[in-house]
Amino acid sequence: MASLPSVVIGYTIKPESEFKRRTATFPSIEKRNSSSSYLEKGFDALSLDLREVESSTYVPLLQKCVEKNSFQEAQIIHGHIIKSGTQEDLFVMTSLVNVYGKCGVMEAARKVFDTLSKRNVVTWTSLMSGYVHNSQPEAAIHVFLEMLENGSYPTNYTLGIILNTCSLLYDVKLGKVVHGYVIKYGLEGDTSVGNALCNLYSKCGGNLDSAMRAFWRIGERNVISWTTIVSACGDNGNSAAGLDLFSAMLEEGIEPNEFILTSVLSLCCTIQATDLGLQIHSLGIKIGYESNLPVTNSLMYLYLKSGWFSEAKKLFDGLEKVSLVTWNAMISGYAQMMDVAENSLVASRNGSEALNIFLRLQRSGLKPDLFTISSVLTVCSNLLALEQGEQIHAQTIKTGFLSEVVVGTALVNMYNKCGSIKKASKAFVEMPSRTLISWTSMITAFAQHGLSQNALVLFDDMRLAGDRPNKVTFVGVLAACSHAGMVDEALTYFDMMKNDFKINPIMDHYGCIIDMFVRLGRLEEAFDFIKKMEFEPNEFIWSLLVAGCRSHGNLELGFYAAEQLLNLKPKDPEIYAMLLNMYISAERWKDASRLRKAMKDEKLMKLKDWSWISIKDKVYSFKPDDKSCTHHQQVDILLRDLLEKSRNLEKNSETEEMEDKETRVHHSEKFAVVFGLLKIQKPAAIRVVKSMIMCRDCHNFVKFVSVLSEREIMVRDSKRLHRFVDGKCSCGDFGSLL
DNA sequence: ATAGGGTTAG
Repeated sequence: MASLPSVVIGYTIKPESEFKRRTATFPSIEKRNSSSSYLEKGFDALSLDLREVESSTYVPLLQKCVEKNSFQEAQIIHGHIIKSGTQEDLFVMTSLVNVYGKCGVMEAARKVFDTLSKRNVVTWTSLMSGYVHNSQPEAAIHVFLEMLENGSYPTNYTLGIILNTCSLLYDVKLGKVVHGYVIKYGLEGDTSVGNALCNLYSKCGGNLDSAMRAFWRIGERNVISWTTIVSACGDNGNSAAGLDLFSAMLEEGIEPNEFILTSVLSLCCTIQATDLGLQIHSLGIKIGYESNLPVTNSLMYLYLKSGWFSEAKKLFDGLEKVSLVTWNAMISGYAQMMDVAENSLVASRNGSEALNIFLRLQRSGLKPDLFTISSVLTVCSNLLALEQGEQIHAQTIKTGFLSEVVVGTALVNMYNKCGSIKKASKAFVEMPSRTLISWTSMITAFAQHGLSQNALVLFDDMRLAGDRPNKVTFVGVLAACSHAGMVDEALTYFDMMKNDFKINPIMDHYGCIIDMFVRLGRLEEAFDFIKKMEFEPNEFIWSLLVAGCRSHGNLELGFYAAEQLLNLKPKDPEIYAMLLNMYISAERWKDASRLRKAMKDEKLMKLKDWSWISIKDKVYSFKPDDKSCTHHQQVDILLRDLLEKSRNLEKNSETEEMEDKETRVHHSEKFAVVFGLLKIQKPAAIRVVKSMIMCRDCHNFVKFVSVLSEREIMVRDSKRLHRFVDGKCSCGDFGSLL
C-alpha cells in the first residue's frame, strides 16, 4: 500500500501541456443491444434449454442473476456459455465477472477473469467493482495497478470505483490524489465520479461541505447522486438539510426510487419528522412502493420511534415477507416503548414481547446481527434481566459480533444497569476499539456505582485516547464528583465543559451539582445554584431539593420545593403522597389531614405501584399487598417474619406515624423482594424494578433484609437505582423517597 | 457490461 500513491502519481504526472483541463476522451467502447423473450417471462436458469439460447441473450440473463443475487443460476448459465463456445465473447465474459462479484464469490470472478485472453477497461473495472462490493479494497487497488501496468486507461467508472475504494479504506489522502487527477481531466462534472467524490468526503472526510461542493459540481445529477448527498446529510448530523435536498430533487422532476425513499425516511426518523414521513409514505404508495420491503422497514422504524405503534403493527402484519431489518425494527421498537411506558408493568410487557420477537426471529432461521443483539441487550438492561443478558453475551461469543463497538457498548450498559460493575468493566476492557459513547457509558457506570476515582481516571484516559467528551460524558463526570462530594473538582469540570469544550450546560449537569450540595447538607448553595440556572428547573431538580431538605431537616425550603413540584405536576399522586409524608414527619397534623381530604376529593390517593422481577426467562409482576402471585402463601409467611424481625430491631428509633403498621398496605417491592429471596439461589443478587419512587418504609425494610439475608438487593425505582449491600444503600439515603 | 440504499449505543 505504501507504494501506491506514487504509482498513481507516476501514472498521472505528464507534461503540463497534456492536461489543460480537457474533457477526457476514453477509448470508445462498443455498445450492443440485445433482447429476449426469456426475460419477459421471468426466468429460471434451472429450466433453461441450452438450444434455445443465443449468445446475445447471455448478458441480460446474467444481469437477471445479479438482480436475483443467484450465484447458482449464474453458474448454470456459465455452463451453457462454455458448451455453446461463447467464452471468447468479451461482453458475455465481463458480465460473468460482474455477476460472480455481485453474488459475493470473488474466487469465481477472479478465476473467470484470469482465463480471459483479452480484457478491456470494463472487464478490469468489473473485477475492481467486485472487490469493492465484497469489502476487499486492497485487492481492488491491486487490480487497478495491474490494469495500469497492462496499459489500459481508466474511465470515469474506474475512477468512481477507485474513489469508493478510498472511502472503504478511510484514505482521504489517496482520495484527494485521485480527486486531483479528476480535476486535471475535467471530470468533476461526471456523474459517477461526482457521486463517488461526494461519498468519499461524507463517509470518511466527515466533511459535509466538501461533499456538497462535489455534489453541486455534477453536471447531471441522477437519483444516485441525490441519494448519496441525502444520506451524507444524515451521516453528518444535518438531517434537515437532507430533507430540503429531497424536495429539491422532486422539484427537478427526478423520480424517487426505493433507495432514496429509505434514506430520506431514515432522516425523518432521526429528527422525528413524523408528519413529513407520512407524506413520504403516501408519495411511496402513489409511485408504487407500497409493498416494498426496505421502504416499509424504514417506515416501521419511523412510526415506532414516534410512538405510533398501531401503524407500525399494521405495516408489519401487511408484510408477506419480512427481513432481519423488519425484526430488528420491531425489537428496537418494543425496547424504546419500555422507556416511555406509562408504568413499569407495561414496560415489562413490552420487554417480554421484545424477547419473544427475538425468539421468533431465531426460529425463523434468520441470524441475528449486531443491531439485533444490541437491541436485545438493551431490553435485558431495562428488565434487569442479568441471566438473559448473560445468555445473549454467550451467544454473541459464538456469532462473533462481540468485536462490534455497538455490541460491546450495549454489554457495558447491560452489566452496569444489572448492577455488575465488574462485568461491565470487563466487557469494556475487552472491547477492541472504543467510541465516545463507549467511554461515556463506562464513565457513567463507575459514577453510578460510586467509583468516582475510576470514573475520573477513565475520563483522562479518554482524552489521552483522543476522543472528545460531549455533554453526556460530562453528566457522568459531574455525577462522579457529586457522589464523592468533590465540590471543587465538580465546579472545575463544570467550567472546563463550558469554557474549554464550549458545551452549554443542560439540566442534568445542574442536577449533579445540586445533588452534590444537597448530599453535603449545603442546601442554601444548592438553592443558589438553582436560581442561577438559565432555564426553569424541572421536576428532577425540585425533587432533589425536596429529598435533601427532608434528610437535613430544612422544612421551610423543603415545603417550598414541594410546592414547586406541584406547580409542575399539579395532579401527580406521587408528589401528593410525598408532601403528605412530609407533613406527617413534621407533625403538622392539621395540614396532613387537610391534604389527605383534598387527595380523597381529587381522587389522588391511587398510586401506580407495580414491581416486577425477572427470573430466568420469565417476568413476575406484583401489585401492592399482592395476594395473587403464585407462591402467595410462602411469600406471605416470609414477609410477616421479616417484618416482625425488622420491627423488633428498630423499635426504639421509630417515629410514630398516623397509620398503624399492622394493618397498612404494603408496597409492591416488598413482595417482589421476598419472592426473589424464595426463588433466586444465593449468592445471586435480587433485582427488582418499581414503577414509582420507593418510600422510606420500604427503603428501610430492604436495607434490613439485605443484612439479614446476606444478599445484594437492587431496586430500580422511577427516580434512581438503589443498591442495597450490608444494610447500606448506594443512594446514601439521599435518594428521593416517598 | 462498470456506480447506490435502510437499523445503532449514553
